[in-house]
Amino acid sequence: MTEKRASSERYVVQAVDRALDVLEAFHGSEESSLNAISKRVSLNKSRTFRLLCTLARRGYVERTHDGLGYTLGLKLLERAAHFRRDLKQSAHPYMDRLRKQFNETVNLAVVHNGKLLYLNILESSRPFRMAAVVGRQAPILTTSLGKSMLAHSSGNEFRAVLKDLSTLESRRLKKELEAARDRGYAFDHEENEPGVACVGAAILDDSAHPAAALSISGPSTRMLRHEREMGLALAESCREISRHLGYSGYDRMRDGSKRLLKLA
Amino acid sequence: MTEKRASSERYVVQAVDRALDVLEAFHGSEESSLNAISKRVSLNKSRTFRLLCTLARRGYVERTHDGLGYTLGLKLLERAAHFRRDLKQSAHPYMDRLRKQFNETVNLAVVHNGKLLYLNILESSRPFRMAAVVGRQAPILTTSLGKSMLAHSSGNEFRAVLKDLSTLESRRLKKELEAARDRGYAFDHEENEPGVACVGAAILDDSAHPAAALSISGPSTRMLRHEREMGLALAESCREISRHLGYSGYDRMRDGSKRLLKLA
DNA sequence: AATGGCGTTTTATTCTTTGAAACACGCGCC
DNA sequence: GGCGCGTGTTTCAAAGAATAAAACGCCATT
Repeated sequence: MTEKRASSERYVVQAVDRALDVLEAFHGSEESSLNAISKRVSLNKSRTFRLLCTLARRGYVERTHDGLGYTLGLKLLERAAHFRRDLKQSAHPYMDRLRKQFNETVNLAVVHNGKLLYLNILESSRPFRMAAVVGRQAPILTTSLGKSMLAHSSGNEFRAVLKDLSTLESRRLKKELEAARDRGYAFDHEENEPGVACVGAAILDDSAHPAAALSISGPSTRMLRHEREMGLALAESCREISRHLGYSGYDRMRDGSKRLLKLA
Repeated sequence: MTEKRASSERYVVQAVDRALDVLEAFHGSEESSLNAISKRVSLNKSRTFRLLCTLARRGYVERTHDGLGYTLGLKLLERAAHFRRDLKQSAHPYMDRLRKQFNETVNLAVVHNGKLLYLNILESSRPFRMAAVVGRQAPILTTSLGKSMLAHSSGNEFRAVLKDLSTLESRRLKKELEAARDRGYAFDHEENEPGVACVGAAILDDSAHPAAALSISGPSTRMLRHEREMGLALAESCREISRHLGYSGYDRMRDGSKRLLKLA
């Protein structure tokens, strides 16, 4: 097993890799004993013990008060708060305004590993509403978030997502995305969740690459009435967030940059 | 140096400890180059490189698309979501109801390392409102969250917090906490933030230990009018959350358990 | 063409990491 | 009381993983 695979495998330091195993051996928020963890990660007891000590000293795991168990530590929260902090901060006021304006759930997401990842969610105050969870993943193709970003993606990224679709489907999707791009926002009509509709728009970076997306989601019955209004508000918010993030604007997008989606 | 605790320095595995250094070398959400990180953690370039590779393969850091930088990875989010998950989930519906009822910001927090740690926050939809951040820390003594928990703490924990207060202050605080305990909720009248008032109640575990706390926070002008109403709603919610978490109830608290706060 | 910046790769040496077994402690059971 | 089994902790010599330094390739800038 000592072959030289992708350049990365040869450079992993084992102790760290095992430590991450340990860190990931915690599910939910239950506490586990040393032996349990040791068994779960298939490591020697003393080895596990040392790794746990190391992680515990840094706050990534914690010992329970009685000292007979370990749980995840708060250091993780602290670190996670830094993930895309600028984006979350910049987007927050706009998300807030959107939620207030329509009183529906507002979502911020990025694409990661070919999946959509929810970064922040401001929930509607209505009893019947969308209630997703930060950190959750969702498919790109069936969400307004994903589609709005895809509509601004490069040809390569676009094709990568499309390659496992039938000709018919991909043709339909191309048309939909073209329309979304021209319009400035995308839809999801109960494709992801029955009864739930979404409107989404992309936040673009300097080179017109989609960096993130904003969406409003809620029960179809309420959403359909305001789709256009929401779409315009979303697109406008995204433009401002983009500017707020230091991106020079959407000018480059119109001058035919090669980064632009080629639907040909 | 010569501590015998399990957390002793003798059991940390160095490679892991350095890896954590690397992980913590990321501030905000900016991307850093290998050299920059290497310098920041005072480690050899190749060592840093390997640690980064290891972390990157697991998703704890990510390479930027152009390959010239590293950022924090989403795995952190994923892991952090597990931290106190049961508590967050159990509390959410109650928090949601409270926010809807009063339309003020509702907070969930725990005590950690002698500090208050915000676990979840549902914001008011009003333009003028409290807007804290998950993961943020705050002092115990000046928040309704902290005080509500302290009011139910054991004598030891209580004294630990009080020990650096003047006699006069600690006497006043004792009285305040006694009142809070009898009442079931605590106040913060602009002690932490000027213009901001809070009402908080504690979630108790099986042995009447405070496990977490809920609070409502907002501009004094609005808050003062509804303090009592809010306090009662909070206390009731906390009782139910406690039950929902599988805690048998508050009975043991009244039978004079030694865990009870002794103000004598 | 030369320079300096970057990330990557190689190597021999070293010192960390490691497994196994023993230790200490508490608990329930005969 | 002694036994067995359950924890978490400690030790120590052996093994091999982690390491520093220097070389490499690559791309800008000059």
